[in-house]
Amino acid sequence: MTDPLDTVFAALADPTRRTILSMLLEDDMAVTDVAEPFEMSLAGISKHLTILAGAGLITQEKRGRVKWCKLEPDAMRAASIWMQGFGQFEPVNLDAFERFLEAELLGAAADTSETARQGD
Amino acid sequence: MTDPLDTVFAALADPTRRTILSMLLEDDMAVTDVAEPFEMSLAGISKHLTILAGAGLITQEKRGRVKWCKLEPDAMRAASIWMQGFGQFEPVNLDAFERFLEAELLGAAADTSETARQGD
DNA sequence: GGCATATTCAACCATCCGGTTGACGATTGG
DNA sequence: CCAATCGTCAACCGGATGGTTGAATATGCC
Repeated sequence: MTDPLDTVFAALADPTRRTILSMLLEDDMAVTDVAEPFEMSLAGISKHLTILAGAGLITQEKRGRVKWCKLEPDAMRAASIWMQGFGQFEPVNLDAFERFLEAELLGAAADTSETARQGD
Repeated sequence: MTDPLDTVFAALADPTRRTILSMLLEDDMAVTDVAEPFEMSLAGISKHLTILAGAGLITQEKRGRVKWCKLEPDAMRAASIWMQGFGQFEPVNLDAFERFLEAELLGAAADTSETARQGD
């Protein structure tokens, strides 16, 4: 279990934890707020956050009685790089994502009424 | 619970399985040959291979009494793409990222020739 | 001080996971 | 045909995981 890849991949293997990471993409959050959308006890979420922190995927900073959770994408980058070693499949890249965003922004400027789908 | 990302990340979380994948980068291998460098029973390796196959990371084809294991790097693709979404967090979060995934997965079959790649 | 809020700790539980061993089915080949 | 090889199955084991509850610890507020 010494290899950081072990803990990172193990942390990512749980859907609750992946959802938490997605939530933290938008903003830093307090533990209670992270737990709110889940049908799970606060202690359960707290454990998940500990695991994410142990993998380095988030950091937690206590200010007052509130502990703020912050995404740390660098930890994931190491794992991502490892996976790309297997990549005969590289075509998908940050490059591509950037181009996609640019294209989307251009499209959105022409059509601002259609983009408001936020399901899932 | 049956999210493919679950099984892929879980499969990658074990160092033995990651080593096996690395071995299969070079060539397809029989189960016995995969097991040879490990200090582990053949049955143990067989279980790991079953897990890798369950995640779609390898396929196994039986020819005669020998079962050949073949790397399937495409299975890692979705996970890699998922992770790369965290590489850069921005106001354009999951919503755009999800659309990117859809577009990318749709386009992937038709477009494997145009994209540049570096490294390796 | 005293109470509410935020978070973790501790104990406990069911289940999964990684590993072993031994028996077994299938295939090859002398 | 018989024996060796390839691989999985089945049962078992210890330990990790994901979850719960209830008590405990900080901190903030009136």
